[in-house]
Amino acid sequence: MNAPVSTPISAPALTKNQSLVFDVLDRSDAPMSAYTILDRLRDHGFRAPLQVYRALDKLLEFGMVHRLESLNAFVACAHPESECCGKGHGHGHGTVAFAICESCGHVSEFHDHEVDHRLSDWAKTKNFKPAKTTIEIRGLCGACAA
Amino acid sequence: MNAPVSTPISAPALTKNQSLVFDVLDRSDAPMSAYTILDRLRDHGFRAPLQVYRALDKLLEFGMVHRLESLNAFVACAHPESECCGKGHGHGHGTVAFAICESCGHVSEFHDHEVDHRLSDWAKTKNFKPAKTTIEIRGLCGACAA
DNA sequence: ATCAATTGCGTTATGCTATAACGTGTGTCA
DNA sequence: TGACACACGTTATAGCATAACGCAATTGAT
Repeated sequence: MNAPVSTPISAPALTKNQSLVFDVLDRSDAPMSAYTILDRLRDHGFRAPLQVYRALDKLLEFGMVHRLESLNAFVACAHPESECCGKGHGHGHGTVAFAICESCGHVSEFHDHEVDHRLSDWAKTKNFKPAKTTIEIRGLCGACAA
Repeated sequence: MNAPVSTPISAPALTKNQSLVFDVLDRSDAPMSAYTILDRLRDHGFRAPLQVYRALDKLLEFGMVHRLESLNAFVACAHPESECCGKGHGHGHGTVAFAICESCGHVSEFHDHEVDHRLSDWAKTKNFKPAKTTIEIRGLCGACAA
């Protein structure tokens, strides 16, 4: 009884743990650490960090969740659900960037082809093969800077 | 006897601990975690993580060291020593990007004005005030990909 | 000179983030 | 039906980072 169960909307059918973790992230308006997620899910039977990390690994693989490296935290992908970050198949077609407000915690996800292009140009000339690119801007959002 | 001592070449005179930490990083050809630095410096009297973290905080502030967020590790700034990343005064004039080889650990530091420009344009239109920007490309360097 | 403020330092303890290693149950399919 | 893959649960441990205390030295204003 541990196999993936079809879910109403999401792309690859998620297992119970995966849905629980995703829902918590999706409902949050700020990034969450694995341990915070764990605490939110104690009532649903979660007892250990690995339960969270294993679900997160899959969700990251599916492109449904992003990891914010500068925060050691996770957010649900902001793109509605179409052509996000290279869902099922492989490499994806673009790198996502994040603007993280250090005051309210809000995160904006965006994409810029030109930035992508410049970075992969650099890689080409250096013969570097990119696997994953991280772009994170920390600062103050419009509301908090005012 | 804990005050900064003039050092041969570096910019703001470093204290003993700061020089020790910087030298270890500068001699390394791969990023090092704070705890690895600590181990390298046991023979020089280092006993606790805080001794390393406090030195790193200052070196980061001076712009002599960078933190790699996706690795939880640190590298000496690659720019020779002139007009690096906004040394003493303040904001610096540019964001530095890193290409990190996941095979050999080598890190290339570079800078791209156009990328900078695109990102700060985005920030302007969103009224976001950037404080610090992280750009890290993980993959395989030319030598390792061959 | 001297006192207050600042900064660096050392130590102990603690907290947060992440993974290793083990075993169980279940669905797939040759 | 037996090998395999995968999700899961649990315990233990590894790795990264900071809080809170107190002392020593330097600076600089009075």
